[in-house]
Amino acid sequence: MSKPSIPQGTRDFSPEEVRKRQYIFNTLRNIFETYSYQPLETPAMENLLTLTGKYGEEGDRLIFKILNNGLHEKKEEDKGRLNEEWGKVLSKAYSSPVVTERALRYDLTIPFARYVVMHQNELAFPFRRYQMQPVWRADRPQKGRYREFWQCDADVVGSTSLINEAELLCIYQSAFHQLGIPNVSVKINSRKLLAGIAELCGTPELMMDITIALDKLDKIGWDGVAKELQQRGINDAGITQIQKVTDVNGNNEEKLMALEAIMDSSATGLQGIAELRQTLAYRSELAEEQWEAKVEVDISLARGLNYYTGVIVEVTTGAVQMGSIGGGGRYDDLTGLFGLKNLSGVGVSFGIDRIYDVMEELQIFPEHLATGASVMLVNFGGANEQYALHLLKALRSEGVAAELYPDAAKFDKQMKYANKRGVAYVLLPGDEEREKNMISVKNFTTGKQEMLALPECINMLKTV
RNA sequence: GAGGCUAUAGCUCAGUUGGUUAGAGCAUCAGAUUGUGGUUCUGAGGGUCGUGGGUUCGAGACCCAUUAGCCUCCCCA
Repeated sequence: MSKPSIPQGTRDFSPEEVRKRQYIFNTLRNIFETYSYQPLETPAMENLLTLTGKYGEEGDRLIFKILNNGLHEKKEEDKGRLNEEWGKVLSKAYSSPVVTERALRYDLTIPFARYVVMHQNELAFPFRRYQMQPVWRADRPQKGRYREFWQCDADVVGSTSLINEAELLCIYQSAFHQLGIPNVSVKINSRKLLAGIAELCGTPELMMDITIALDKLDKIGWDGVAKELQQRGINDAGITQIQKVTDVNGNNEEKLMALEAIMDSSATGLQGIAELRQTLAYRSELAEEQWEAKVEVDISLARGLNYYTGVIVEVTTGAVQMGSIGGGGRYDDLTGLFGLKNLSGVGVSFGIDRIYDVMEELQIFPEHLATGASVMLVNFGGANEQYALHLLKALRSEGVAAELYPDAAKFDKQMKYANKRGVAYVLLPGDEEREKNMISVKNFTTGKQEMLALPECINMLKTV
């Protein structure tokens, strides 16, 4: 028999880990609800055609495809076709509906767009939804990168107002404030600004190449970026222009003013700057004083997903070596891919697995998550077991989480179980207690024990 | 798709230039202790040394292949 294992890039979550994860989910859910977003869930699998072509070439490669069922039952006349397509699938990155009609969800945004198009007549626009579900990517796992991970998204579709962008920035700030993650930076940029840069270089068609190179600025430095720009076909004059842009510094308004001067000749670029300025103005109306997360304009922020068209954001923390822990942006024509035109959307995503890893590394989960306040009743058997069951029922009906050791095992075995289980109180319903109609309560943290009347005991446990 | 590191008990890992019967800690089980857990003490069980081949009188160790995991680049949450 082989050792049991789980697929690469997936994880089991122990009770303690689940509690910590739920703490993050609950925090985010409360914020989403406070900002009046509505919950939505979509299937784990989508039709492959819904997903392909939405995430760029690299994205297509990373979609987890599901092998069609019933392939071996095909009619004779279909088998030739199947063999042909199967051969293609095996020989290169290729997918065919004949072999794979379905795929696992790659993110939450495209399924959301698909949902909006399918239910456009029932929805009240602007439609605000949040969604917390796992997604799958056939990527090579490494630190902070999993093949199955959860995203928590908030999107609003059907409104071009920059108030939406501002609210989403507030959601980020509020969330990382509540979770207590230090040194958080919400970087903000605009695809329109990037398009403006490409215009300045005289090569608007190379916008993607320019942004991909720019995105590496903090990793490989300006010299590296310049080299990459050259390789991607930007001329020297263009590279000089781009350097002027990356040299811009100061606070957000100073950066925007400097960029405005450089972008003077690009209407698109100027529009991007105006949008950023308005977004930041709305944000400062809505933001609370105590939120520490910085919101900063960063011209080198690119983001790979190719459906973004306006403001783009990405969240990082300097406290831990980790990729981005959130990202999002404006997509003007997302639903257009599914036939519904003129519907603009904007959204953000939280990478909760990375947030978990960051919080775990910094040890900033609240302590009460680990220590449950549960109660265990020792089982002394016979009439005492009856007595214990009666008390167990009374505790639960009062909302006290309690369990009875199910077997009349040796006393020290039951105590050892209670200790390992981490219960807060052990109740001892034995002969003496039963005869007096009382109960001995042992506080497992302090070791102190006292005998109480039943109502007194229940009241005491209700308040802990 | 490209590169690096690792694989020995349930877990974390020792194991000397290749040498007798492969060890430790933790965990598990039993006992000291049948109404008092955590600490302590005693004992027990548990291994095809990832898999296949090769070198050798002899391989956990050396060589080749293979599989899996971790990490880096690419890209991303």
